[in-house]
Amino acid sequence: MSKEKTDQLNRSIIEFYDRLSAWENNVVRNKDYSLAQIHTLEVLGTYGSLRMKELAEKLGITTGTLTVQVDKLAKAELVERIPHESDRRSFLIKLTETGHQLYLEHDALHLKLTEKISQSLTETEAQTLVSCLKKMNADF
Amino acid sequence: MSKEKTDQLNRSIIEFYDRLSAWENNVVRNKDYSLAQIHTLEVLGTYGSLRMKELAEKLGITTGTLTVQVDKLAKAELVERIPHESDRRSFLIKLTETGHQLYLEHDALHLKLTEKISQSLTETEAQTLVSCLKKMNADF
DNA sequence: CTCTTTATTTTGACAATCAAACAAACTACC
DNA sequence: GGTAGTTTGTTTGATTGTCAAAATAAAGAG
Repeated sequence: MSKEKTDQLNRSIIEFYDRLSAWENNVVRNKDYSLAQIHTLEVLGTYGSLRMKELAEKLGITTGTLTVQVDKLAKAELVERIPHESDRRSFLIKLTETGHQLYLEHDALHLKLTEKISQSLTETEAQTLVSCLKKMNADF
Repeated sequence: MSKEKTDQLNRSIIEFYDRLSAWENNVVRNKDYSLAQIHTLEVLGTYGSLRMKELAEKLGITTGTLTVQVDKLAKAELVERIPHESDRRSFLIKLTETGHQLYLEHDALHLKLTEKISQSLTETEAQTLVSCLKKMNADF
């Protein structure tokens, strides 16, 4: 791909990321749970139960930070620590029923946003977009 | 678009956002400036000089938070407050030469990432992707 | 069995954030 | 003009999020 095209793609990605990021901030403000907490639920909902280390990696934070975050979420009964079956050093962090409910609520907002911003795409464009995103996610 | 396809698109977007977000966190950790600060420079570099309110909106934070952030950036001489020409309540927040330099440095990392994750896209796919992103950015 | 590596927690210090209250400047309407 | 209401940015006080480094505990290697 030409330098110029990559540059254009880069711009568009950054702008898209910025907008999504601002949207997340605003959606979460004045709610009962913070962005960091909702984001944690979001990742758990998306990827399923994860170990501390895996979860921290997906969130881009250290395990130290995550420990206190999970403490809070566990106290609020949104999440529970399940002892790992074969590694006694580890837990699986798992959404509780309530946590999963909250995740679904937040996800519904995402879905509404996705509907809104994809409205002007044609069927084929949307198709290609999904396949591009999947490829990119795989190459991260 | 079918419910199912929108849902698939939603999933892909969320996953893409999560990955990018974790990447940003990791790129910035152990550097001289925090994610919030780099993000501010990034937005200023992308959109040019902005007023406090506009900048806060693009960042998804309140103007109160931004005031202290801009104070720090101004102290580090990455940014300066230019009095607004027609509204004496306002400033334009503008990257200094050093600030712009730092923005370019960070942007280069983004570009490298974009190259990496777009490697397996065909020329046409990339073309469509850019046009999709642009449309979506416009409809946010 | 000892040493090293890995997973998680704890700690102490600092940074980011918000909501609410404020001051200054703008706008619109009489 | 003058005044009432709005907008813009700052300050304040409290809370939350974050990291690096050190501690703990288990797993794995030799």
